[in-house]
Parts: sequence; structure tokens; C-alpha cells
Amino acid sequence: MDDAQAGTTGLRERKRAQTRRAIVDAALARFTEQGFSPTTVEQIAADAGIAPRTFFHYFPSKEDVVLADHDGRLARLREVLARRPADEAPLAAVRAALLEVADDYLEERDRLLVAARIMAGAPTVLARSLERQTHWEEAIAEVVAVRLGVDVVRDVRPRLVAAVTLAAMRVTQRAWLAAGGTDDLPERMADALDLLERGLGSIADQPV
Amino acid sequence: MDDAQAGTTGLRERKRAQTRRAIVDAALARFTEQGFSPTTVEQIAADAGIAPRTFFHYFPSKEDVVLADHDGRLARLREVLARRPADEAPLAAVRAALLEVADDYLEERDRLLVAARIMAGAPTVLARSLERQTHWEEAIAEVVAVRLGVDVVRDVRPRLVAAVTLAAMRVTQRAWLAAGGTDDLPERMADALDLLERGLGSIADQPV
DNA sequence: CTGCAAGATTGCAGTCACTGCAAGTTTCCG
DNA sequence: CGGAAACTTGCAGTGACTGCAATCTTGCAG
Repeated sequence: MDDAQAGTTGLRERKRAQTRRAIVDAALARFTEQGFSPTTVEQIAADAGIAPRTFFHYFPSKEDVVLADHDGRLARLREVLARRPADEAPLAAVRAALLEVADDYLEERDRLLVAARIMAGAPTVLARSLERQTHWEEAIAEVVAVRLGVDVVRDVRPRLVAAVTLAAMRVTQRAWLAAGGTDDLPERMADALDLLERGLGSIADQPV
Repeated sequence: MDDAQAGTTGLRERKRAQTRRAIVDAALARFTEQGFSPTTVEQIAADAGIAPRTFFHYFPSKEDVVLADHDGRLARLREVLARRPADEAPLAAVRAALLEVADDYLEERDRLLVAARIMAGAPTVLARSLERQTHWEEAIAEVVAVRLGVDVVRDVRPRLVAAVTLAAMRVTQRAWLAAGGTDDLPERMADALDLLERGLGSIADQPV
């Protein structure tokens, strides 16, 4: 009732969310201070006020704590994609959805910056992150396939579009974070998507 | 002298290559038969006729055995990229290099198929593979930056081009393997690269 | 409000990947 | 031939992660 989420928020649910947040906060603090690899689950658990064993009831691995928001964002992407008008062109739908989701990123800038810094020094976290991005690819590919009226398995184009656009988004976000995340992310992404639609052949034309 | 590689092939070097191959063969066999995760390093070592500890003198992790050829291929890519004429346009150089490297893939089809099958059931291997692909990105981005006369750090375009083209290559290769790897991979890749150069706006035009 | 079912926490014991170290062995090369 | 350098191996240890079973908490029906 007083919470932001859906209607029913029982004690149980609230407590769980609270513990989860405690774990994430504790973990990110440790990772930032002493690095990812040297930090043990035991330490994180202690900081979060739980037993080590309990940690694994919340996250399947240490790396997943850094990517805690991933599932939520994927759900959001699917949701936004589904809400797009049916007569919209495939690329336009994907573009609009990605830009809409990018808006959320602006508010999470600080959290993203922290995650990016951790990832820079922890290859396994980056690896996991990239692997998760394939779920985004899948979501986008399906939408493109439907709108293109083809089968995802038989026609390469849906996956091609999905992979390519997401790669562009990834690089753009990375550059945005590297620049401090102060400027307009959606605008950067729009530029990148423009380039893709227009074709890489025009790469030398203007300095983005 | 009798080996394919460079001039001097001492006993040491030859033996090392032989052991390495034994490990890869043993590992891939096990992974295929009983799955990646259930296979232990101990088993692989036993099959390859070495001590478990020695395994880690050859590969830093279990997943890396599946991607054993990665380093060599990356070196090959750099090499091919470096050999491209200096006056060639950035995209043309990258395109030519990727197509050239794709030729090698044809001969390694069987090995690639095995690796792909293992990866399909082992997320951590896929993760590692994607992470390694960032090294390819780096290599390509640098070349594009030089040919574009810009700085890799300040201008997003080099990384953008690199990430996008590699994403396309990845999806194309995947589709090729899924189809059994019998048809012409370079042709598939050329088609994908054409699409990128022409722009995704033309996605609905022809069925690739 | 009471009691039971479902869910959550925890400890325990165990497996396995991976590491540093040091001792022993093999290859290289002058 | 003899020592330097590289390779192999065993040992001991750390730490992520899992299954199991006991215990406790919350939700809900009566």
C-alpha cells in the first residue's frame, strides 16, 4: 500500500526486498573498496547481517549481485516492447523501446557507474553481463521477427538486428558512463541508432 | 622443421603442443559425452595423461579449453588487419579481414560445431567466449580509429563499428553452425556486412 | 486467536575449481 | 658435460557453491 510496487506488499515480501538490498549495498561497497575477487561471500553476508548460506538464496553467484537490476530491466524492456503499436515498423518499435528504457538509466546513473567500475576490474562480471545481454537479444529478436512476419529460427535478420542494435547500445552506454554520465544518454543512443539505420557506409561523414 | 609453424621447433615446444592437444581432445570428448559441468578437471587430466595440477599450466580455467583456439584466431585477425593496404577505407579493411579470417573457419567447422554444442549447454563457457570477443573489438576498433584518423577513447565510432560488425559476425556464424556449417560462411558474412553498410533501414527489402 | 502449511534462515558436510609453493625432473645451450 | 631455464607434480589451502535437514517466521484458514 505504502510501497511503490504492485498492490499487495506483505511483510514477507517487504522483508525479502530489504534483505536483498542489504546484500547489494554491502557487496558493492566491498567490491569498490577492496575489489571484486578479494571480497568473500562471508564478508558480504556478515555486512548484510545474514548467514553465508542465505546469500545463495538471493543470488546464484557473486557476480550476479553486481547485475542485480538486470532482470528488472529486462522485464521492463519486454513490457515496453509489448506496448508499442502493432503497425509500427520493426526498427522503429525497437528504437522507441530502447530509447524509452534509456530514460530509466539516467536516474540510475550512480548505480551504473559503480557497476561499470567494478566490471572494469572483474572480467568474470563482465562475462556474466554479456551473457545476460543475450536475453535482451532474444526479446528484441522475437519482436522484430513478429513485425517482420518471419520465423526467428529460419530467418537470420531478427537476431541480426537485435544483436547489432544491442551492441551499439552497449558501446554507447559505456562511452556515456566513461564521460561521467552527465550528458543526454538517449540522445547518444538516438545518434547511434541513426547511424545503424543510415548504414555504416556513412561513418566518415560526421563526427557523431 | 617438419611442423607447420615457425622455423625452430624444439622438443620442448613440440611436446608442449602435444600435451595441449591431448588436454583439448580429452576435455571436448568428456564435455560432449557427459556435459561440461559434471566433467571434472581430474577426469580430463587423467584422460590426457597428466597430473591435475598440470592442467592449470596449460589453461587458466575449464571453460578456456573449449575456447582454446581463440588466442590464435585473434592473433590471426590482428595479422590480417595489419596487412591491409594503408589507403583502404576503414570499413573495407575490416570487411576484407573478417572475410579472410572466415575462410579459416570453414576448415575448422567440426571443431566449431563441437564447441557450439558445448556452449549451448554451458552458460559460463558462452560468457567467457563473449568476454573474449571484446579483445577482437579492441583490435578492430584500433584499426578503424587509425584509418579514421581519430582517437579510440574520444570518438565512439571506432568501437561502435567494431562492436556492431562483430555482433553481426557472431550471429552469422551461429546461424551457419545451426544450419550444419555446410554452406558458404564468407558469403553469409558478406551479406550481413552489406546490410550493415547499406543500413538497417533496408531490412525488409530482401530476405537475406 | 489458533494452528497448520508454506516459505525463509541457518548450519553442516561435502565437492570442486583454482592457487602458491617447493621439490624433483627434463630440455636447452654454451 | 654442466648449469640455467622450463616443465611436472604433489601438497596444502582458500573460497565458491550445493544438498540436506532442522528450526523459525509469516500467511492464512477456520
